[in-house]
Amino acid sequence: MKFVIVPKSPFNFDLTVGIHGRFPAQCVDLYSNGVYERVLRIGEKNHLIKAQSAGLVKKPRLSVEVLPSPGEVDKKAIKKKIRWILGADGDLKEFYGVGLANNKFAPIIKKLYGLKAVHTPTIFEALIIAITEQQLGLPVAIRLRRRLVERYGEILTVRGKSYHVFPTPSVLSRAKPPDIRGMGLSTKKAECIIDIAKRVAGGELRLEEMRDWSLEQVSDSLTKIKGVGPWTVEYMMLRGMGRYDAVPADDIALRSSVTEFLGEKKRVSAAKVRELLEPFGKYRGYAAFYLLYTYALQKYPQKLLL
DNA sequence: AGCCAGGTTTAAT
DNA sequence: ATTAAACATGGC
Repeated sequence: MKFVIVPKSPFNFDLTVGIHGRFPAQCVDLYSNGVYERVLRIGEKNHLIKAQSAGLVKKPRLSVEVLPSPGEVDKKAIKKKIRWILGADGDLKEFYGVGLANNKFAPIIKKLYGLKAVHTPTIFEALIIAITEQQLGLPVAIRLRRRLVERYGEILTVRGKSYHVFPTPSVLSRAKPPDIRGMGLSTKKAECIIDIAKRVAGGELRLEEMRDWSLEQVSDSLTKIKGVGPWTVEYMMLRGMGRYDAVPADDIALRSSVTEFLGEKKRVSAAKVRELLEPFGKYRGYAAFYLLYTYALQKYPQKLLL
C-alpha cells in the first residue's frame, strides 16, 4: 500500500526523524539517506513502514509505503498511527508564538524550525524506553535497549531485509530478571520492566486509556510501580502520549541545556527549569523537547557507532 | 585518576 | 533526615 501524508505545516521531516538516525544502535526506528523505516504492530500483524519527504518544510508531503499491504480493516488504523509516530499533526503555532517572543529561546526555534516531536506507537514502548534510559548516558542506554529488542522482539523480513520489532508486553512478561540483568541492565530495572509487562499483558494496567487523564492522575497511578518515578512518567508522557504539558524537569540533560542555552550560570535546579518553562503554558513540554534536542545535537554531533 | 553522564528505591547511618 | 549503592562505558 502506498499513499501520501500531508502533515500540518511547518514540518521538517528529515530533522524530525533524523533524531533516530543519530543513534543507529537503536534498531527499531531507522533513518538514513532520507528514508525512515520502522515496523508497526497492528492487531497481531507486523507491517513495515517506509516514509520519505516529497515536499518542503512549509509545504510538507510525505510518501509512505506499508509492507505487506494491510487488509481493509487495518488501513485506517495504520494511517492514523503513522501520522502519530511521525508527529505529523503536531501544531507548532502557539509554541512558536511564545518562544519567538523570548530572545533567548528564539534562536533555538529558528535553528529547529519545523521540528516536531515524534511519538512511540504505544505508551508501553515509551515507558520501557524511559526505564532503560534512567540515569545512564544515552549511548549506553540505547545499546542496552537494543539488546532487549534483539532478544525479545520479533523479526520482520521484507524484501530480503530484516527489521527488529519492539517487544510485546506478552513476551517481556515471560522474561526472567537474571536474563535481562545479563544484558547489562540493573536487577531493579529488569524486575520493573517485567512487572510492567505482566500488568499490561494481564490487562490490569491499561496504559492506552490514560491518554486523557490529567498529568497528576497519570503520575500518581504510575509512580506506585516500583522503579517508576516522576522523571520516568514525565518523559514517557512526552514520548508516548504527546502530552506537551509534561516537563521532565529532573532530567540532567534538560537542566544542563536550560543552563547553557537560556543563559544561566550554574546548573539549574528542577524547580528553576519549571519556572523558566512556565511561560510556555501547555506547550512547556515542547520547549523542553527543543532544549533536549539542541543539547543532543551539540553533544552527539556525529553518528554513534554500535 | 577520578568524576560525570537524560533516576529511583531501599537500607544503613 | 541524609547518604550510599546499584547497571555500562567514554570523554574530559
